[in-house]
Amino acid sequence: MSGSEFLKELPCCEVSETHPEQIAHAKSELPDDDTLFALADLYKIFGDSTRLRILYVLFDTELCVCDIAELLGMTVSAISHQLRVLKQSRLVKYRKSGKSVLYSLADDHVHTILGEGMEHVNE
Amino acid sequence: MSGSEFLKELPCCEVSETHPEQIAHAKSELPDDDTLFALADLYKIFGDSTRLRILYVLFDTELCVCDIAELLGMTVSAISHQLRVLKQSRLVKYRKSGKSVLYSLADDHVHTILGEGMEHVNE
DNA sequence: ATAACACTTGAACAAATGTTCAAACGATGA
DNA sequence: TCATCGTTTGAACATTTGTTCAAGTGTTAT
Repeated sequence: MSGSEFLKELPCCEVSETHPEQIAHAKSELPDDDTLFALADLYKIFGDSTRLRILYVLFDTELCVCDIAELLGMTVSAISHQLRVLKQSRLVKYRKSGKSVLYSLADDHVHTILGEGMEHVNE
Repeated sequence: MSGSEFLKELPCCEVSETHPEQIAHAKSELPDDDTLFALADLYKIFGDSTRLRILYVLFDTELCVCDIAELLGMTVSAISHQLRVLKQSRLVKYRKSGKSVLYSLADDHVHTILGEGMEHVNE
């Protein structure tokens, strides 16, 4: 509480309840910037309901672009734009079959992440 | 492959590799809209590197607003705005202590979600 | 009461985002 | 070859988003 000398170089607050060691420790928990941005970018992908719906209809089914568009009641173009984003993040994979392009989930990680979030929402 | 009659009312593609049952199944995997939007909103929170950094410095430490601002090299105002978002999503909790407001993570769910994402990024 | 401090808030701005539209592509079949 | 189908792409647009700035709140100390 008292303005002791050893607190005089604290970050900003002149009187702090938190100890300097705690602040140093908090800093040590920070991942490096590259990891941080990669992580934010990954979550950004899931942070859009259209992309989330695409991932769910692909949960255990392989579908072509226009099927997804029809299922979600959106234009083929809008879906294609979003599939591009999902493709770039390696969350979906695709294979060509005749005139169509069939999309599916890239790996089990996607299932896991979707499940985790769902738990938090349903509490 | 052939344009059999039972395929004539397919969503959009005239010839589809995917069977109608698959499409119906895909539809059944779709959560209801409320859940979907709640889930997207949750991920949206994690989809910003500033909020992510705040969550990480709070990983197992209780900190006041200006400490966080100093740690992240940002203005107190910017941090306060983001803490408001995190508060509304029930990802952080706070308690008042003297002139300060001490923030900390709301529950273990946050740790779990952050860990999951980290795994995907580091593969 | 007054001043200083920690924090919050609202408006304004720039930057990023999602959808639409129109045009293009590549593969298939006539 | 030509037309068609399924898909992709780029530019334009409206919307959303994060930060800044300035003003405000409420608590503490003099």
